Amino acid sequence: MAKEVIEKIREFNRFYTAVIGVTNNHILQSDYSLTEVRVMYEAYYSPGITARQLTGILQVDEGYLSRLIAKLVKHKIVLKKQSKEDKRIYALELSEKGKQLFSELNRRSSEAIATLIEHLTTEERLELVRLQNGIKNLLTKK
Amino acid sequence: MAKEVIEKIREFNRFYTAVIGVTNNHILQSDYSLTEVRVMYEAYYSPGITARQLTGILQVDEGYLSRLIAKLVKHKIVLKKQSKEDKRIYALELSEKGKQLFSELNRRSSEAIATLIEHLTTEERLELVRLQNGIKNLLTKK
DNA sequence: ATAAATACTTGCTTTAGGCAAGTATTTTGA
DNA sequence: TCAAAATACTTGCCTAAAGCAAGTATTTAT
Repeated sequence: MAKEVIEKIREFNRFYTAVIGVTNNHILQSDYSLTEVRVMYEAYYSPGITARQLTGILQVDEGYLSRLIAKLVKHKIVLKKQSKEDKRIYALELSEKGKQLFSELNRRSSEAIATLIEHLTTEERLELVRLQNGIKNLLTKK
Repeated sequence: MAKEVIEKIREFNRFYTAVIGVTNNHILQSDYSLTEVRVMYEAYYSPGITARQLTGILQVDEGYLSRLIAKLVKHKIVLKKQSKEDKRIYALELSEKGKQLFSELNRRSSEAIATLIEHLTTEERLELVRLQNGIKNLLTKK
């Protein structure tokens, strides 16, 4: 396997780790951890999702997740409804307050990205997206 | 600011966060934390670096870093030499053992990347690197 | 010569997150 | 059909990561 190719990919990964760090900074300034925000994200885009499914997606311990969800429920950010068909299962979704918080976090994240690309022309921004899509296509192909 | 562009960049960031997670997995299987390995990285590529400089680069608390360095010194991975000109300062570098460990971690990281791109042709791999360089150039320009 | 600044250390605390045992419920197989 | 196994979640206990703030030693500036 070509050694320089791997080394260059690793270098890009280091570079992009820093980029992601900057754009994730808004979360560190909220009262919630990255994992908690990821739960909000999933609850927002997949309302009705269960703790079980989340452990698979987020790759975190179910005990930890249970407590984490309990916290979000206590803060009235997440709603937890017991399933009628299977009482072991709880459907999760964002409350109105949760949706507001989530959109505020999104707004701040977008701001961080806007800052990142503020010095680029419209053409360059489109080029950036094009390059990113190319990477995603290569790495998810097959 | 074009909303879809930002949304697409955020989507790519989520995607690439997962990619980096997979390729960083090798570190989680070592006896050292991500931050500890980052210290090794800096000590390897910038021998003589100080704790002070590292707090800036790694963005971690200086107290935490102090203990972390003490651990690496205790494990004989990092060497710490007090500066003669300014006794408050200590120059850090990797010991032979540290270099060996670091190269072992590098080897495993490379393996993870190799797996990531194993189904790509040589052409596609070069294309991937080209795309990544394009992104880096755009985001660091000016 | 002393006050302020700098580099690092140390005590204390919080938070993230894992492991394993426990409870309630549902599914399965003799 | 009903006991055993499986599933979904909870809880107690623990460790590691990391921050904050006060402390020490040294250097720099007034």
